[in-house]
Amino acid sequence: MGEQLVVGRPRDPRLDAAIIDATVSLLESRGYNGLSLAAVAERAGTTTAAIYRRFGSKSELVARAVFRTDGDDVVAETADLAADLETMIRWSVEKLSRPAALAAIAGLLGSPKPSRVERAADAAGASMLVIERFERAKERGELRADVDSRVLAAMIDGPVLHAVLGGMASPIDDAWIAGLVRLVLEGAAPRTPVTRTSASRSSRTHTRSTTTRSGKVTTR
Amino acid sequence: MGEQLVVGRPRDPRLDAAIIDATVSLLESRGYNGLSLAAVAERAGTTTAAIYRRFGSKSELVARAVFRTDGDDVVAETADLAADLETMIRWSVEKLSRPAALAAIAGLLGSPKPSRVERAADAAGASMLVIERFERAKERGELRADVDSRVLAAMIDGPVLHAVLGGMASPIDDAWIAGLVRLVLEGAAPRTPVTRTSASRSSRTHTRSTTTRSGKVTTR
DNA sequence: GCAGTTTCGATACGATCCGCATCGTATTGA
DNA sequence: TCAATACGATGCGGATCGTATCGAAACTGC
Repeated sequence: MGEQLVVGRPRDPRLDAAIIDATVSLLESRGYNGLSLAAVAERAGTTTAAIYRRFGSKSELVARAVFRTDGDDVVAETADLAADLETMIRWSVEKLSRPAALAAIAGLLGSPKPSRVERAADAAGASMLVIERFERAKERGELRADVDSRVLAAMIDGPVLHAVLGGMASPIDDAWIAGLVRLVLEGAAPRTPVTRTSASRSSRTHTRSTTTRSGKVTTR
Repeated sequence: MGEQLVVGRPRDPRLDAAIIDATVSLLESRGYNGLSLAAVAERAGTTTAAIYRRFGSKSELVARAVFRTDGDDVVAETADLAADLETMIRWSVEKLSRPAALAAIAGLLGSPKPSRVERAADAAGASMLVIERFERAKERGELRADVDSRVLAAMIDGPVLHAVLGGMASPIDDAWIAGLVRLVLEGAAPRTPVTRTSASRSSRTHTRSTTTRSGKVTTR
């Protein structure tokens, strides 16, 4: 892709870094809509012309500044599938929790460029990497073979996205991540043949079966 | 709240509706950033002044126009937990799949109003309703009691959000929804506890680039 | 050294948009 | 009648995006 020409004055690498840094910084403090390229240029010690030589538009600048996955994606692959998933989730959370990432997602969603949005979501959640890991786990029999890896990956990235966008109502800590992984791997239904404790059978099975068809609820 | 005064000329209700309709329509076709109040006014057959008499800002207009479904939230509650979840998911997908909803979420995320963001996310995913349903299911023993309902709800809303934001790369149909519910309830691990055949194979870690531990990435 | 090409800083410009302020007119309740 | 408000029309200040221009600087290939 973007192969640079070798003639002419080369671009100042320090400007590249300064523009990126200024973008991220201002994105955190002012949000996407409040981010002006003039401010970015001023903080980076240059002008908007230099920015437009590098990025075609504001949304592209923001996308590249925030979701620069320059190979720091990680596929954890040890013998412990759960631990690997936790590692990848923790990495995604770290990446998405940055305020700049939130602002970027918001801005990219607002611009009529669905392709960019998809790239951002993929980069943010690293769906492909998770899918890869799942496929290998299935090969080894650590996962049921009949589950859709894409649905599975959505179950990893989705909750993270949901929790991050939800304004951290419930904090994402190691316990949250462990619970998520455990749910994904084990499911939420009771273990049928399980021993566990004396809760084996029917302490109260159908005491309160309301069975109403569907309820209307007025929120707020 | 906003009680109208009873003196003076009343506002034209048809303008209210026209402004809302024009906002939703333009939001779908142009996105949040591309939405101009002048265009809304023109399509509604009025001017921006009439809009600003009703809504304090663009974001408020968008929020009220899109999330005006006050009370059509549904809690499906039959004897079939899986079917209920599928119903609620289908409803959330329907709600979120409207381009206007995406654009609105984007705009609200872009403005520095965290309260609005939370409200939007709640309205979109209907987390509270799902949590309620889960709590009742736990009471009846249909779910393990030791799972966190909030994590569980995030596993429902999250993938939906992820799939919708991902630009419909994988279409959300009934099969997708059924697979999601099945995974949540049953988990992904094989039913029979594990052969653990060649577990110790390959405890390496795939990474690209540098150490990734608290990763500062020094690329480029 | 020289030509060609590109980036640099600086500045300016057109188009657009938000939000607000008029102005004269129309419509209500008191 | 009178006060208060909404209405359409119009305009404006401030800010923004994206582009264009200009002379100077920096680099490559010859």
